[in-house]
Amino acid sequence: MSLNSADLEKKIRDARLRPTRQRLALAELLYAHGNRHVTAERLHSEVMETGVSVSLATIYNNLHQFTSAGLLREVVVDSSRSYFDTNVTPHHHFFHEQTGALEDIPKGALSVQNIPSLPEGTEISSVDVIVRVTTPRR
Amino acid sequence: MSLNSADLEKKIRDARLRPTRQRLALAELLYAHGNRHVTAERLHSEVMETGVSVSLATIYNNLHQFTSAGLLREVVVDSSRSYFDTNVTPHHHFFHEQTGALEDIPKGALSVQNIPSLPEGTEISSVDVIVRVTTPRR
DNA sequence: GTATATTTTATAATAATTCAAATATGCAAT
DNA sequence: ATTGCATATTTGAATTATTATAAAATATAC
Ligand SMILES: [Mn+2]
Ligand SMILES: [Mn+2]
Ligand SMILES: [Zn+2]
Ligand SMILES: [Zn+2]
Repeated sequence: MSLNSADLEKKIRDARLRPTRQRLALAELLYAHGNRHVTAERLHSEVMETGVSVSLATIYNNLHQFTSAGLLREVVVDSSRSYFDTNVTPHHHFFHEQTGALEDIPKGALSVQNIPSLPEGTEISSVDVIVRVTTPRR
Repeated sequence: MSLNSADLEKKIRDARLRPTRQRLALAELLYAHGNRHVTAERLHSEVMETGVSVSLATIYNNLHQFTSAGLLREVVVDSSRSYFDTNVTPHHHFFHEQTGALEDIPKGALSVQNIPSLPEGTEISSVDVIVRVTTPRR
C-alpha cells in the first residue's frame, strides 16, 4: 500500500521512463501514500511545496506519460479540468460538484446493466459511471 | 418532433429570452429537426453557413442561457471541449473516442444498480453513464 | 416614439494544455 | 572512468477553448 523510494524508481524504470528528479518527486506524491485523484494544478502546487521546482508543462507531460504507461487513468468529470486517478483498476466515481472532490465507488458495488447494442462497427473501450452529488444548502 | 418558426419563438419567449435574429437562427439549428449534440464551434460553423452572422461569444452566451433555462444540458465526455445536448430528459450516452460523436442511450434500456451510500451530507444531482467506444483498426 | 432593459460583439483576459528549443540522461566505445 | 552521441526530458513560449468587459445595437414596454 505504501511505496518507498526504491519501489518508486522501479515503477518508473519498469514503465521505460527515466527516474529524473522531477519524475521521482511526482511519483512520490502520487504513489507513496495510497490511491489519489489529482488535477495537474493540484499536483503542481504540492510538488512546489516540497521544494522541488517543476514546470506545469512537465506535470502535464508526466501525467500523460504515466497514463500511457498504465500507471494512471484520466477521469473526465469536469469540462474545465482533467483529473488523474492512481487507481487504474475498473471502478466508478462520486463527484462532488461544489468541492470538485472525486471519490471511488468500489468495484462490485455498483453495476451497469443492459447496455444496448453498440453503434455499428464499434467496440467498448470503457464504461464510466459518474454519480454527481451536491451538498444541499439547508 | 419537428418545430416550426412559431414554436421556436414560443420556446424562446417561454424561457424569458428575446427572439433575436441570432437566437432564432441557433434555435432553428438546435431544435427544428430533432435532438442533437453539438459543440460551440460546430454550432458556430453551422449558423455561419446559413448566412446568419453570429459571433462566437454569442454562441457561448446562448448555449449557457439555454442551459440555465433547461432547454439544453451540458454533457461532459471530453475534457477539451464542451458538448450540449438538446435532449434534456434523463438518458445516457455512447461516445465515440475517435470521431467525437455522441449518441443517446435511450432511457429504460440501460440501468445502474446498487449505488452505494453517498458521501456524508450529500444528495444525488445526476447519474451519468458514458459508454466509450472505438472503431478497432483492423 | 422614447425610455429601459436585454443582447450582441469586438476585443481583452484567462486558464488549461501543447509545442519546440534547450538540457539532461543512458549507453556504448575508448 | 571519460567521452560522444542518440534519445528522453524539461520548460518557456505559444496555442486553444472559453470567459469577461464594456460599448453599440436591438427589442420591448409604456
Ligand atoms: Mn512521503
Ligand atoms: Mn430547417
Ligand atoms: Zn478513482
Ligand atoms: Zn444525449
